[in-house]
Amino acid sequence: MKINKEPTAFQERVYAALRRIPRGRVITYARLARTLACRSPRAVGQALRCNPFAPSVPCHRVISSNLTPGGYQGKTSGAQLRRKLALLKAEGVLFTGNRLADPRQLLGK
DNA sequence: CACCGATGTCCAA
DNA sequence: TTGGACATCGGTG
Repeated sequence: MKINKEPTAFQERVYAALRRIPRGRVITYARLARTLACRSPRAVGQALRCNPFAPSVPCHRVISSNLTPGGYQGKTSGAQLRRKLALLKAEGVLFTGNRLADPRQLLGK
């Protein structure tokens, strides 16, 4: 695992979609997967997991459809996840406990 | 070819 | 409402 040599076509697609996300806005794995014409949010998460361009790629702007932060750097919780919340917070996206404070900031609406 | 992985959705208790 | 299992797509071994 952990191959950050050259991103595949699919990963490029995921990174491109993330780049089109404006600051102060977030998207869910399912929504992003849908944008990629995919039905598996896991495939999208896997691409972000490798994220050879982190943090150049705003992978921290991707959250779970259930309004949960999801994960960061391959971890669903811990200091890494905390950093993700801090990045979103710096963009104006606040999290209440373990849930998104304002789901209205979600893209795809 | 087989198993794992930042999820999602459905069913059962 | 909470917990568990299955489904789906791609990547890596």
